[in-house]
Amino acid sequence: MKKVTIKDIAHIAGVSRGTVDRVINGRGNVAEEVEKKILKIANELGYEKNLMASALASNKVYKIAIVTPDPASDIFWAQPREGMSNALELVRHYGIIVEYYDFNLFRKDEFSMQMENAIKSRPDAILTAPTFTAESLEYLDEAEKLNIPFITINTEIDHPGILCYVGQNSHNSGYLAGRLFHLRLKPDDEIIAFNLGHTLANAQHYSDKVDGLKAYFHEHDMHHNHVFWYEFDQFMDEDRLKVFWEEIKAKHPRMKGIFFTNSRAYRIVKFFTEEDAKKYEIIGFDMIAPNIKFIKEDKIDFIINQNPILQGYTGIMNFVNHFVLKKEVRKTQYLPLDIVLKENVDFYIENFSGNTAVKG
Amino acid sequence: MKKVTIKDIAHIAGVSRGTVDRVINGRGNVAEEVEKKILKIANELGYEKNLMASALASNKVYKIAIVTPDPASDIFWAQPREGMSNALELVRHYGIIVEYYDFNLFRKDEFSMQMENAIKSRPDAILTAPTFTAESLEYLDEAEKLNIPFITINTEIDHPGILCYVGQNSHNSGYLAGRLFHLRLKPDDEIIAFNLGHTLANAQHYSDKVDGLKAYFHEHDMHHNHVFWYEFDQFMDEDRLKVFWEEIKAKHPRMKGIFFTNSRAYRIVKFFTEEDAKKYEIIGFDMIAPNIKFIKEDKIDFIINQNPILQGYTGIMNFVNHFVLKKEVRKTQYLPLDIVLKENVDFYIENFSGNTAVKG
DNA sequence: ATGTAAAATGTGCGCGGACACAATAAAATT
DNA sequence: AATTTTATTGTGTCCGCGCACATTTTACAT
Repeated sequence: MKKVTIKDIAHIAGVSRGTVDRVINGRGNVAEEVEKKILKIANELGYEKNLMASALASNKVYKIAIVTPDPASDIFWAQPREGMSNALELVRHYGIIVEYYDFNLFRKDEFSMQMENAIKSRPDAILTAPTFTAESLEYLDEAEKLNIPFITINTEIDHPGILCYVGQNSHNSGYLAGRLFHLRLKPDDEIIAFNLGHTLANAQHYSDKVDGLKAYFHEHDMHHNHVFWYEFDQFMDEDRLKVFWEEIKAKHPRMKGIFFTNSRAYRIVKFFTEEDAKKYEIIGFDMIAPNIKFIKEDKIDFIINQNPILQGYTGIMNFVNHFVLKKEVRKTQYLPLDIVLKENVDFYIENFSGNTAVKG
Repeated sequence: MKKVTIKDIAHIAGVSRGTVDRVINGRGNVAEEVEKKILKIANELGYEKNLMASALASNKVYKIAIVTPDPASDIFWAQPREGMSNALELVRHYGIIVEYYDFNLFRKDEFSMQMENAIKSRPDAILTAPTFTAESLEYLDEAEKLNIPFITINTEIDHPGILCYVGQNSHNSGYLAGRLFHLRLKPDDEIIAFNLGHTLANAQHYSDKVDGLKAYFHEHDMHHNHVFWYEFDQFMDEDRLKVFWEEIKAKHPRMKGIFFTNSRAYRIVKFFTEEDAKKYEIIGFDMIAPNIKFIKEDKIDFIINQNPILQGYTGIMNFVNHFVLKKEVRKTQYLPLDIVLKENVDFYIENFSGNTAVKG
């Protein structure tokens, strides 16, 4: 049961370590029949390369360039970062290093700049949240030529240069929201979907969610529950946002359910009166601090958790699996749609996922 | 930015590698002032031991003895096992091996036997599901003398020899069930809690869940929603179980919510008529195949997922963190209470957690 | 001062593999 | 057949650390 080494194989095959090494690592320059013999022996003995020794000897470092929004520009992005750190602590001994290229979530130019920097650094892979679809596709083209694969999280786009995507299925998360509303709504109750987002950013993502919501209503014959969709990109401006909210409220007296397509539920919920809080069913995304606060105060009813920490964690682990462990990696990896409410919110805060649960 | 090695430190401190080695690994026999100097230098340089080289040189293997129920005796236990395998693939190169000591979930004697075998094998730690509380405590005493820590999953018990617990908080999972019922019940609807379990096994676990449920009702003034609790240990006998179910059904015409304290909801749900399925709100635990089937057929409404795969995964990772990475490990690690319903069940099946999401 | 035990420090080798280079065998050229 | 060229195989060293053992220094007793 002792582990098999290259030396063992060399000995049995009657060749030197070097030759076995050439075969194992496909370096060529080995006579065909010898190669076959060695492969056969290695196979029979169940040879497995000792990754420790390999990493040590080769001194190779794998570099991941991480191009994600600066948490300072949008707090949500602190969580994927956390997941990445957790993963790294576990696997950095395999010789993995990362370089962060942060960009302001609302600045396309910064994204482009950082993406260029990232590519310029010639990493083994780029881990990114391709918030700006069109630009991302361009850089994907460029990186593909240089043979740099992309690992994408949070926003799903399609391109052959993408090694894998880790995140939620937007349509289904909206569909799930539909179900949650269904639990609580009466016929004729109206639903308002709010998209508090910058027009710059990828809208597909958000409209998919609303489509999913509508799909649920449609499939369940909830024709009397009308769904209205409003976009508002001045959400940073509190006064305007408040005016906007009051207008909607006045305009929709039958409004009952409110669906926020992203993490910014709290920006409107903060305007709620006591009556508002009682009256409306609120569903939003992401467990960022202000949302957590409101869910504990019963002002937000459900949060669909995108599991951002796991997104980051899994992103890194995908890299390790692909590059270090040479395992196949699933191209599309939809994370669970976690339903968070007041009664289980603490456990989603306390424990994240993957090895974070293990953190000291 | 080059990594610091023992040699670098030795050079700067003007001593040999051996001395530095002694200090770093606390092997003693070093003059006090020299030790201080070396520590200071190591600290300033940010020395970090190269785990690859260390593992390679020491040739040390860490052995974990895993004492969990045989999946053949209860299918639930296939999932923690899966999580363990996933974790192992990732970290086995650190020199970690496992030995499995399976026992039949319903046989205390097998548990004892396997626990003895496990201890006899002198592992570095034992990873176990301490289903039989009293016995577990005995073996914990024994193992503590031998300095073998326990990593526990799924069932929470208390003992100083326990390194950590990974699993759910039973009381809170019942409390959450209360909330889910609350979403759907009307005043005067009755709740029946079923405990289909062997009297052998640890009942505390289950009664905590029912207590949690009641606590929720109590705190929300749902005094008219009575909760009845029935135990039945002959659940393997279909005929008897059916009779039992019919009796309850006849006895409780106002029964509306049904709470199964463990994974065996499917055993009763299979008896449901179409009317039953429509009438009752069913909440159970664990995403095992038959339950998944029923949730897809709308016969089970909610499953609270214990995240067994993550339990296994985290169990192993705790070991790695403690023994290999020397990181502190949290003693109690409550996993999230995942709410699973028809609309998100697929994502809990497809992706498990941790690195399983990464599997090819 | 001398010998000896104890404390402190230094050195060499190996873990399993990567890689550069040396060495040999086979094929091609003149 | 002698000489190159090319294909194939073998060898030495290092990666960073752990550990056994050798060596040196210091403390202590006689």
